[in-house]
Amino acid sequence: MNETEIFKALADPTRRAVFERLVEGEKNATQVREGLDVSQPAISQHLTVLRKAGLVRERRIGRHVNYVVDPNGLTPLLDWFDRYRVYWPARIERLKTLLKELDQ
Amino acid sequence: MNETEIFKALADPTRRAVFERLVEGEKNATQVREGLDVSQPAISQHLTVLRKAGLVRERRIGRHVNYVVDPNGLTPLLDWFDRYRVYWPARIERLKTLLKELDQ
DNA sequence: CCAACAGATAAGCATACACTTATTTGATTC
DNA sequence: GAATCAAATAAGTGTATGCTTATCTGTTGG
Repeated sequence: MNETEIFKALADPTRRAVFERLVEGEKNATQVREGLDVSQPAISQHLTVLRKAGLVRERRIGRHVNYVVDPNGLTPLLDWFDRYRVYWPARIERLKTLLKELDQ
Repeated sequence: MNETEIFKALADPTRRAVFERLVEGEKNATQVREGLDVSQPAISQHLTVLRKAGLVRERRIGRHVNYVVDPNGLTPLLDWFDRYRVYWPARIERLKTLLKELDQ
């Protein structure tokens, strides 16, 4: 839940890939594994790290365990970015565009 | 310059503290070190990692080397966040407020 | 020039980490 | 209730990482 934990969780490419696959939508561990060249335990371990960092949640459905992205998981990082937003003025225009889209 | 390098650079608490101190303003290695309980080489090594990740730049002035935050250093991470912005709808309101302030 | 000083590099060490194979757990379904 | 299947855990291994002390490099002021 703290910044360090989240940064660390996202710092590993394989684990970030796992997270990105979950962004596509709810998946069980087997589905997450598809296309990734790592063992089943490795996926399980990565999911545990992501869960402890607050980035994903598990949803138990019978014998299956589905994983979903936690909408608030990235919040601490976004807060951190906000603190240093003075250093990304170039982003402002893009955000304006984004917000215009969202207003429609 | 790639996401993994930047995430890794920011994942270490001490190194992130170094970065945050530079956000306060341009500093040389000795000034960065103040208040942090690590050796001079450790600071030097952290600065190298941050520099290779594109987060800070060095400015040589005679015998002194000053370090400054690179304004574009965080861009790859912000791009990454944008890709998953659907997962932080709660942020939109805050950003709107920010943009209003900036418009004035 | 050379003494002094800032900072980088070298070398070594202990721990963390990502991964593997083997095994266990836990929940259906037949 | 035994077989089956998904996922977790155990145990072990090689590498990466963050740190230290010691040494080197390079610039400047006396």
